[in-house]
Amino acid sequence: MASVKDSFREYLSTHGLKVTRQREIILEEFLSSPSHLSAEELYLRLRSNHPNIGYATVYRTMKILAESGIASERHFGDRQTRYEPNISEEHHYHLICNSCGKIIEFEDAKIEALFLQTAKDHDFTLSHQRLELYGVCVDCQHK
Amino acid sequence: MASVKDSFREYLSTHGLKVTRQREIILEEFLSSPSHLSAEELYLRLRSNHPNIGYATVYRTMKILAESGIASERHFGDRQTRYEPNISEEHHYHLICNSCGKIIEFEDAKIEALFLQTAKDHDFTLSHQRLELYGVCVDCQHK
DNA sequence: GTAGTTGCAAATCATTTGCAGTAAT
DNA sequence: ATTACTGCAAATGATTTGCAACTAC
Repeated sequence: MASVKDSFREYLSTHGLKVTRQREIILEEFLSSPSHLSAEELYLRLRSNHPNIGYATVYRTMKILAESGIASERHFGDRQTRYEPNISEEHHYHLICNSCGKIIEFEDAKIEALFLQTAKDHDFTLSHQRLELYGVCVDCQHK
Repeated sequence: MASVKDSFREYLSTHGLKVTRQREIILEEFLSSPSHLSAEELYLRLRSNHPNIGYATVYRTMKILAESGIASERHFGDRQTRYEPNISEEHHYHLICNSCGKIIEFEDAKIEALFLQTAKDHDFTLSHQRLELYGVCVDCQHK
């Protein structure tokens, strides 16, 4: 039962990279934060408890997390790259407001069943899926 | 039977924007180019025949095309925003093989109905959607 | 000890914006 | 006439990089 932290350490070791305090702290903060944070947002969160961790280190670490498969890079409306932990990626979908950029996560068993059926119809074994529904949220409809 | 050009003109008119030579040229080039071009690539393509069209105009026009629903912004590995024409009639989805990269396009009325229902449940007006199912195709399963 | 890492500041690159002149309504 | 648009150059903002000091191995 390897934890995410363990697999990160292993990824680092097997790739000739070093397990540093900063990398462990950043991973921990990433895992305990809401999903879809940008590197900047993560940096700001870290700053209160770890004012010594630099901007660039957060960027560099997030890149490693994406390469290692622990996180996925995502792009929504805005210009920033956002990160999402991969464990949760399998069964949740996104509803995104074109206007204010709000992101709502949802799950739906019926949708998922149809995806499985579709994959079967095409003789695919399904590994993961990405669904984004774009539109305008209630709040923005009234502006 | 409104053409894409017509609907662009209409979008411009109904939004207090002007139908200019540059906008028409950019749309035409966009439609007759391979998909997934970035604004810069489009600008470079235009430069040979229209050296007078500026960089910023291409960016501004692509933004309007995205807002009008004629194009979608996409992000792949690199840092650039790429544009894809929206085939508005049918919503097509993608089944992608993790191993050989094969892409199968499909449509599914039941899936689409569920998307509409989901949007309604969250008080969203749906504009467009993106679905990618990843897995391994039959051919690759036997390797 | 050696090789990778950090934090800072400066650099880069895509994209946006201010502005004065120009074109569409 | 009025208001939006264009092209240029300069500005912005996210991300990357060079470098000297540092830390994991």
